[in-house]
Amino acid sequence: MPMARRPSVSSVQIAREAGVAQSTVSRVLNGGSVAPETRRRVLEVLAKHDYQPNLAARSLVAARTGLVGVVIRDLTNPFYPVMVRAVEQVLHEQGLRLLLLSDVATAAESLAMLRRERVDGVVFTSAVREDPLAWPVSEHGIPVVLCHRTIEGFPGDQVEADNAGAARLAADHLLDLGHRRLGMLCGTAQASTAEQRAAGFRARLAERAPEVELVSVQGGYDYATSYAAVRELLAGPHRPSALFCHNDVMAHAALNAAAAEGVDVPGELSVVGCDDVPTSSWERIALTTVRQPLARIAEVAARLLLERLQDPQAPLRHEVLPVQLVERGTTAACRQVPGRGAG
Amino acid sequence: MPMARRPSVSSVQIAREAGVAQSTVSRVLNGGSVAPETRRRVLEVLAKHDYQPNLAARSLVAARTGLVGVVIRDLTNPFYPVMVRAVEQVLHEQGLRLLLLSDVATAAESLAMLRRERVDGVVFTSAVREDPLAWPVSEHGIPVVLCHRTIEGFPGDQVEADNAGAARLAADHLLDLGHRRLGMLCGTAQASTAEQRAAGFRARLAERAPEVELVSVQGGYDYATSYAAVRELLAGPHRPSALFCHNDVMAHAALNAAAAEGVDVPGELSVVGCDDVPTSSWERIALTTVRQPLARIAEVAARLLLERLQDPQAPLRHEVLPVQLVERGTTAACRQVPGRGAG
DNA sequence: CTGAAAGCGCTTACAG
DNA sequence: CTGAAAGCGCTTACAG
Repeated sequence: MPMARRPSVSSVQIAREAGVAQSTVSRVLNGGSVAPETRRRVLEVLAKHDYQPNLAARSLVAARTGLVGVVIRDLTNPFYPVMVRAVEQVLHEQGLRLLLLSDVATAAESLAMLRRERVDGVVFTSAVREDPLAWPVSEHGIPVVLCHRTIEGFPGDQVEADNAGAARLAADHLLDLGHRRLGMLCGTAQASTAEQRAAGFRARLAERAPEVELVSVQGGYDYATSYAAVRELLAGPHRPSALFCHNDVMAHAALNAAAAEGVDVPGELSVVGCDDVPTSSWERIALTTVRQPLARIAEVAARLLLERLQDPQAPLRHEVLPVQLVERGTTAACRQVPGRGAG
Repeated sequence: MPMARRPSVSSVQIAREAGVAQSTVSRVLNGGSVAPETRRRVLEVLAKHDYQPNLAARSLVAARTGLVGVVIRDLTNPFYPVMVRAVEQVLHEQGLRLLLLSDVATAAESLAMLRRERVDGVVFTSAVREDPLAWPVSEHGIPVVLCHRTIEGFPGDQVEADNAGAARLAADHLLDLGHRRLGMLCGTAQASTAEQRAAGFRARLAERAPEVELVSVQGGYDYATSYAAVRELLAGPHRPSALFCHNDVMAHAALNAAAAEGVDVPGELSVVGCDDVPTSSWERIALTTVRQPLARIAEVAARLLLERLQDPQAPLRHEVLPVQLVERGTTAACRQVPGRGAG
């Protein structure tokens, strides 16, 4: 038999036991001015009962709830834990709480929940251009920070990595290795990361090697989709000698698809990812990738939100964080004669 | 400039606009008896304002908050998302909300938070025998469900996989392949899963092949610890021909450690895991493992909690779910002559 | 079926 | 420095 529910003590009971008014208890709790002796007595009773204030009551009367919504759509992407931890850490230091919104609920349901909870603000990690949740949330006057993926003209603070720069690094790396038949595995169409990485990659190719062939396939930032797409690509007539993937999850899918098709990496195919999630450094994976400062991006996002709550009228901020190429085992010099035409 | 905060409408405003008492609004919201015409009128005003009740106010007056704590210590283990999703799904269907507790906070801080939030119940996924959080939470009269890891004699409902059975399947598989020098990479000492898997493995060996050598090393359910331990084991004088790992994360670490040491898997070393997380089926990993019904375990846990909230006095339940061996590429017949003595 | 009232546990002016 | 009081937005008996 489980234990019987034990009722919580309220500040009224604390006050009675300490022989003071309830408002005095509230004052010692929230740092109002209280005589040392009174404070001591109240603290004693507080400690005796291990008093914990009822957050619902506090939220009801205060203007704020101390709750911050964090929207993470794809829980299966391994950079998710990295981001959540970083955000959680910052919020936790400030005594704020985190309400996690995943894709279990629809956008409408999530909006309703954020409003019912009266969250003080929301951090989005996976917004798309016409985001069905970010826009309505903002229109309801709830402060929004876009983290990792951004939206031009959005009325909220934003942080992201230098995605175009990341794509340029990837392009340079593959070009330097002599690859001239390239493939690009693209992320979700409306995601800024995918758009910037695609544009950056294309721009760099046009700049350095306008003659290269580039075949783009859609992977939707999703393992299963990417896996199928890459198998098809590798089995088809336009097999590239190198593949730039818009994130690591898709790169992992590509690696596994190559294994399934009997295509040797990096012997017959070079693969570059983007993110550098923990899995990518595994010996069995050893993915060459462009590292984003994932934890840092999330941390900055949390801080931007905190500052926004302090000063709602401050001008909008937009931070862009640097990236860096991490060479590992999935890329190598092109073995075929450089030039046009598929093998 | 972000949008200005838009104040929420309250049920009092709705009542005024609909020309009824506030309690009537409350009744149409919560399904009390209301005349059809009155109801229609109220619903109209509700819809017009897209009214969302203030959950803090509701929690304050109702006996329950609708909040369920979910404790997940190791966010980096990839079965975490699988479990969270399953729990979230069930809670969401019932209109309950999830408060995620990770390891960012200490046990004391987590306890305080659960109490301040007045959660209706808590699901633990990573309890240990003398758990610093599960016991205090239960002693405070908050219903607890132990999910995945269990504690004998704990006053709460429990769900787990057949861990001893899992270990027996692993032992049989390795024994059938002719392995006689075995290694076991163990999980956290106080975790039921590690204890049961260790005991089950040992029992099965004693039963079928009392002559086998078994060397146990501690991996603490942690990638980094396991990686270092396995490298040391493989480089040392007692290298086993097969390794049973208490979970997949440790098995992945073992695979990568083997790669780092130049030990061929499965040629020189067979590896069996336990869990079957998504990563394990990747071609690059192809881990032979014992599958636990991860989502099912979490789902049952959520349901047990819901039933407990319905009937706090019902007798405690303890569910054990079946497991299954999944043979992939990391195990093979032992190439060395079976017998004693290291190579 | 419906309204007036009490009360959940707090914070915040407002007096003294 | 401290107490009495109002009020946050709801639900729940209690009358009619």
